[in-house]
Amino acid sequence: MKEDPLYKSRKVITIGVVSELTGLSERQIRYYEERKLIFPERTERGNRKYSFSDVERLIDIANKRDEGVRTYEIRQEMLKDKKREDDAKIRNQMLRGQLNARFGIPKGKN
Amino acid sequence: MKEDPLYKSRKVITIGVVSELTGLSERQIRYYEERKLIFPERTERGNRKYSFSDVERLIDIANKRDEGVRTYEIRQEMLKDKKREDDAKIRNQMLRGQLNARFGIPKGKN
DNA sequence: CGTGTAAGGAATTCTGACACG
DNA sequence: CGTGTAAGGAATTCTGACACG
Repeated sequence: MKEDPLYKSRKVITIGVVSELTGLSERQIRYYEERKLIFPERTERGNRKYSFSDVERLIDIANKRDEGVRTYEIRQEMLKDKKREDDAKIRNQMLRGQLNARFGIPKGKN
Repeated sequence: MKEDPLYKSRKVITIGVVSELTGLSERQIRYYEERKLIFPERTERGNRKYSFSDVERLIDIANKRDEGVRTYEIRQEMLKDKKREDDAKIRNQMLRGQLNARFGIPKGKN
């Protein structure tokens, strides 16, 4: 529930800088967004803003592409990973629920 | 000696976003640079790039200014703090040198 | 499919200066 | 001193499209 620093996930980097950081062309970066591999925010009038996480993800994508992996496949992998995380989260919540119901675990912050 | 992530100190944020983040006008942000309170890097053709640290420093400056502190005074405080840090660093190095000379402390990463 | 490019426009950023107080 | 603003230019970013393979 923290949300103050999170330097890594704040979307503040413009596409030009992301291009410098990743070595990808702006065209490629926009295309990967079109293929739903990356989700930048926008400034008021529409300029894309990325986070450091996005930059790392893009570098990852670039490596996969170099190995010949298609954007569609990269997206599939992403979704698979996402599902794993979500499932783990749910299992965790169920466990908490069980423990809480039986032993009354106090409101610990994790 | 680490230098990989350092999300907080990487200079990647353009002045427009910094303005949004801090609530300061671009004019003010540039002026504080002129007064040597802040030191952005530049892109190849000259656009300013700031770090999250810079953003925090600017918010600090804005608070001081609200209290009526002059830019010159803010700079003095900064230099004083800097000196303290540098002195501490030197004392630390001397201590290491002493210990190392007498007891041969191995190459610890700290 | 993945990426380059030219196109045209709108917003960004830069510097140096004048203004006011 | 600290900040606003108009000025003019150069670089940025955006979208939709055509191209190639």
